[in-house]
Amino acid sequence: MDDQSRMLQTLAGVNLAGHTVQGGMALPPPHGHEGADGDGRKQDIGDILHQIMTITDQSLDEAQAKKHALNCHRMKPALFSVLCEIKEKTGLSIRGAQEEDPPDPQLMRLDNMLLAEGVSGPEKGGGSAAAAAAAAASGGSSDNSIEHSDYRAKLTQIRQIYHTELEKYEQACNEFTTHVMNLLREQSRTRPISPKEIERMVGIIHRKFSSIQMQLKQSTCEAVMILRSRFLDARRKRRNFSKQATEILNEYFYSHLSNPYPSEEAKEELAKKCSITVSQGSAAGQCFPTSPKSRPCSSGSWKVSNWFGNKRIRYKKNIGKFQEEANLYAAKTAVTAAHAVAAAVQNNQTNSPTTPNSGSSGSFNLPNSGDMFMNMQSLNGDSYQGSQVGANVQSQVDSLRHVINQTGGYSDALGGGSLYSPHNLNANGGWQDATTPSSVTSPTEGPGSVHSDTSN
DNA sequence: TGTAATGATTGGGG
DNA sequence: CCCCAATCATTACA
Repeated sequence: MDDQSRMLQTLAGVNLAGHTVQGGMALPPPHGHEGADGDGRKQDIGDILHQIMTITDQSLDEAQAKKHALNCHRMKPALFSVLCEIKEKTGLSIRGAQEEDPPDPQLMRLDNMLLAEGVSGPEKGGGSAAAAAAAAASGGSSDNSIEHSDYRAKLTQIRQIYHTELEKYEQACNEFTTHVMNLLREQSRTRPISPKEIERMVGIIHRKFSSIQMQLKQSTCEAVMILRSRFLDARRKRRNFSKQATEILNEYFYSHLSNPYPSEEAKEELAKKCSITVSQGSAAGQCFPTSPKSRPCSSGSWKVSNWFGNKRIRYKKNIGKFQEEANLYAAKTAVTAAHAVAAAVQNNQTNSPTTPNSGSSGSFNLPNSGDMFMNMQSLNGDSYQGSQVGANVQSQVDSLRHVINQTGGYSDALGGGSLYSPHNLNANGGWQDATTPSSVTSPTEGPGSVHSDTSN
């Protein structure tokens, strides 16, 4: 290849620079002569030109013969030098030489992705990163390894196909380049070809082939994505959350019953607490590519959203059914809250006389007293009309005690449906806005919104 | 094996 | 974009 191009360069270079062609047979330029001889030469040139123009219409053998004849024609060197002159004047040989194509961003994307998926990277990786991440997703369940190896096998297959195809393309590209260079070399006998032209031609060929390669890469990427989505689809098989996770979620739900809409941060935190990530416990940080709605990546917060969505709707639909659960979690929260209150009281007594009434302020981790009251209302049917905003520590302690007492014998109180009309739900069936933005959960409330005291 | 529970998806609405 | 409501699909359990 190198030798070839060098050879071509010298060939073309000599042709261009010196007008010295094929054994120094350069003829004087045609325009230098006139008279009787002139007409004959004109005739000659016209003849040659005609032959050149029609050469492509002929059969290969015929053309070869013609070519040979042309090459041996006495006018050929003269024509050649004329062509050289023309070329020099028009600057054709330089044109386009400086075309430097910048790296295609799309190609880079594809390359990166193939690398990330382990298709184009080092052999050993083999997509294990992606597969392992996805595998870790299902928390090491038994069927996991099967899926995992299946995924790996398929990925290896894709990888192999990709590499053989790539090799094929490269080989074809090289072959074609050589072929074109041979052609050019051949042509350089009849017309001046500069090294830059050859370079340019090679560049064009490479660009063409790399665009084909890009298609290959693209389809490989697609294949990987399909495989991946199927793989994830398979592990999207529903798995119930762990008991602990459900507990945490329930605690949050029932303690925020007046406004059970956790903020994005709260969801994230809940997901973290519950070890819920995509695919339940994965650290993969992947999105579901097949998910119709683009879910947030990198955590299972959207699973938390699902859970809350389901919970809200099911709670609303059948509050009675959930009452037991509500009581249970109310009591649970109450206990933890009581601890907090106790601590708060102590804190209050010993530290500062200021009233800690802002729910989420300072060290008073009183989880959503407002919600607690709501719960209590639904517990026993009577209503605590006391100001939720101004609830002081003592009243909370009382209320909590009340709740705890109630939870002992909830079952009788839970019969009638109307009795349990949700105080938190408005006439339209929706959750009414929190009446006390400061005490009731607001989406933007502080870090205390997710109970740090929930058992986990 | 039937059924309830439950996580996920979908389509529509604001 | 988030939520609701309905529904699907899978899992848990009697």
